[in-house]
Amino acid sequence: MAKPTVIEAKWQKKWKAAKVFKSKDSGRNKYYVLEMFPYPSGYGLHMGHARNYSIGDSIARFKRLQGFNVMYPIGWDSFGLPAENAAIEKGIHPEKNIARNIKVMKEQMNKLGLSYDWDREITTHNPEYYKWDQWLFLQLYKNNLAYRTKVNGNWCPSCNTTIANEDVKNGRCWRCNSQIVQKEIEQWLVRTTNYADELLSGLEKTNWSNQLKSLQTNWIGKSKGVEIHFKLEDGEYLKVFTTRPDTLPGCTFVILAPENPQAMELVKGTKYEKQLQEYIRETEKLSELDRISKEKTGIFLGKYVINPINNQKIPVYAANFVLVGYGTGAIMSVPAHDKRDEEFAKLHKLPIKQIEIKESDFEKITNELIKNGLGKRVINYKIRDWNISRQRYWGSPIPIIYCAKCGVVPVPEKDLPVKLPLNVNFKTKVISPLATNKKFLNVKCPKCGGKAKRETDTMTTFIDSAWYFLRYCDPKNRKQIFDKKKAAYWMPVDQYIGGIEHAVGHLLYSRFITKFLKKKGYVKIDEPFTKLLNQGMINLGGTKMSKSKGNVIDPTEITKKYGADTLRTYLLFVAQPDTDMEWSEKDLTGIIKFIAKVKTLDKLKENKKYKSYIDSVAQRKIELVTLHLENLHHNKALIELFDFSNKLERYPSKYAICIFLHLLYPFAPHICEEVWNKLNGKMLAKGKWPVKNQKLINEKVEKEVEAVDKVVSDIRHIEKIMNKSAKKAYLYVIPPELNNYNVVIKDIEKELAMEIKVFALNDKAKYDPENKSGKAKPNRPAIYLE
RNA sequence: GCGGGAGUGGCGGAGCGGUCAAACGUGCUUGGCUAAGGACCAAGUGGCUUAGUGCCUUCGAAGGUUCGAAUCCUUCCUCCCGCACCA
Repeated sequence: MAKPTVIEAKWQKKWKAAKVFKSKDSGRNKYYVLEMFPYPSGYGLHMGHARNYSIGDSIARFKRLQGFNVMYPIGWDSFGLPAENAAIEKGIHPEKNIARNIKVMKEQMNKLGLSYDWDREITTHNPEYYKWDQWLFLQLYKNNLAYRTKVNGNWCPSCNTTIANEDVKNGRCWRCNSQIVQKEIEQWLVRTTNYADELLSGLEKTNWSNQLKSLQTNWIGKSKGVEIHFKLEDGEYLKVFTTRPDTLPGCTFVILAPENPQAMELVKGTKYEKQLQEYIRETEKLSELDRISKEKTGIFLGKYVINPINNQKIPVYAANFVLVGYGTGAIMSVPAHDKRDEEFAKLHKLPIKQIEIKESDFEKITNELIKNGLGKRVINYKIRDWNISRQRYWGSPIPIIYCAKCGVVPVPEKDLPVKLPLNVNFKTKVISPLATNKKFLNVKCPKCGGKAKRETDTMTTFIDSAWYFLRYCDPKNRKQIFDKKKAAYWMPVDQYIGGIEHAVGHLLYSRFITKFLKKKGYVKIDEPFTKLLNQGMINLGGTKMSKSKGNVIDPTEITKKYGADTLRTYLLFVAQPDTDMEWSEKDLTGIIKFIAKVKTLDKLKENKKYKSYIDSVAQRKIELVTLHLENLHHNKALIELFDFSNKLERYPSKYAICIFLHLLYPFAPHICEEVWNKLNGKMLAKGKWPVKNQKLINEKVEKEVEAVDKVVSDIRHIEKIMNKSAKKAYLYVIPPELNNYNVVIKDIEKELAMEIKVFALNDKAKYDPENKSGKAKPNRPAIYLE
């Protein structure tokens, strides 16, 4: 008997030769299914990849059989820190390391039987690809959506670069978990904030989960409120943002962020100036994390403002818990109503004024402030512009040149790509590595021809992944980022699959870029991913399977031992794709047995008598498996297929076996092909997804057969309890079911070799009143044996 | 604090108003039989029982709606995840 690896390799070869996974850029019923492309930074695929791709491949195969023109591409997110770090660790150039990893991963993918269209493969560190990163950057720049400015960047001391706000989790770097420090530095930013409202409202058009939508909604952080102007003694105003203008009567002091420039202005030339300078120095020493955990400190600034609602004179403070970057960097404090304000008031012995708030106060006070010119309605967002500059080597160079005469000069589009030089000292930690290559660094100004220097920062890898799904539509285009027609045909991605960890990073950037490209007329859609599945994690021994924890199981090993079909089916059966799963050898056993059974299906002989029964069951399975697959409930589809397989074994029919193989094909394609091919020499990959045939549904026969099964099993049970074999059985059935039993009685008699008599339950004549078993359930008769 | 999600046998997990709680898979028990890719087949696996299919209990807890609730509503408890001095 051929080993699974042999059979699987055979079919992988045949599929390749038959070109069954190629997609055309035209035709009716397109379907675009995509998994988040991998970083080839590590060596080989891990189990999470295998799960992710098993989901995607099953959908691709399912949709192909349904007659869709399916695009199922794959590529490599090959730029970025992990690749660079891995290369440094191994002491080889990232390019070499990446090439080796890609080779390994590709082979593993093929062995899993993933039905990618390899003609569309993309690799982001290829100049043919990153040229268009740079082009995209220039378009953003031209449209004033990319700008350079001095920022207080999130500096990761271990990664040796700034990172985006989206990459900071709990004050730590999402990749290496180091504490982030603030560093003042000139950076290139992208104005994601310009699209805040669209990014928010666009969510409604998607089919995403509530969880994911809420993650992005929180991140964008829209809040409606009022900017209130508090009059200073010198006639100037202090502006604060609040979402609760209705609490204004309870406001007893105002606080500025210490770094707010207005604070310094207020104390200039007074005895408080030194104190503030001292205080700023102190707070700056603390990391963001410490600043949150430490108690609320603050100082009086020696000034007072007027509360516009009651003309009370109230003091102005600077305090560490007020953020300079949000709202106006200043707040009105209502200690009676806000926990933080209360804490601060108690610490600094400030008055707490109790107030009563009516529902109508919000509008009343807001309108009054506006009328008196002391306020305006304002909408604030938490989202910040996207910092795309990285002081690292392995990324797409930012196509900008700095000229002493002309200033910031964008590289002309005709000069793209700005190639990433291979010869640099990428291990330097002092300057951006690109600055170590003088040939790259020193350049003529495209405008005046004078001496100039290139930008030496590279772009974040999230730029590459913010539009790669568009490049798949036209991966080899050398003249444009992609052909508009092709993109119009394929986009949006119908089903996207990937981890939830990209909720506020990659998924947000992709939406932003898509919206920008729509405005510029390159795409017709404004949401790139219609449906999105966030696959769950794989745990082993209760914790996440991960290299760093040393509890990994290698998918390739499992594939070698039991076959790709077994692994794929297992991964899809154990849990619903969007929930976490626990790796268990025991459950794997069940799948091994199941696949072994499937392999022998061609040897089953048709049982003519039960053909109408099993063919009817097949119709129900078609309906259920299709439904579950559409809903991405792969586990439920497999449950139905297991049940189908059990029934098929008892009552085989060629037709039902055919249906079964088609339905199982998206999960275990190789074994299904093998059996199908033995039965009729055809290729399942070219087959058609079965459609329910109502005519073959025979409810009566189904009920009869199931009734026989139950009666036979019940009688056997009773015999066992009695420890004897009976000769006669009396069945008491409730009247509506009577007919079913009468029809099948001969079968039961034959099976059990005993005489069976059936009565309606109300047939008192034969009913033994001493007998306790007088009650029959609707689908199960009361039984009396002799 | 805000937001999202989940609580069902030894375990993973179905069921999401009635026909049916525990499908399907594991695990375990018993009896056959001898291996298709970590064998296969049959029966059992909440409790009680005078072991003739009868009775009782149970879907995190308590209430409620209903003729009828694991399923709908309310409150509470527990757990997981995300965001967070965002004013």
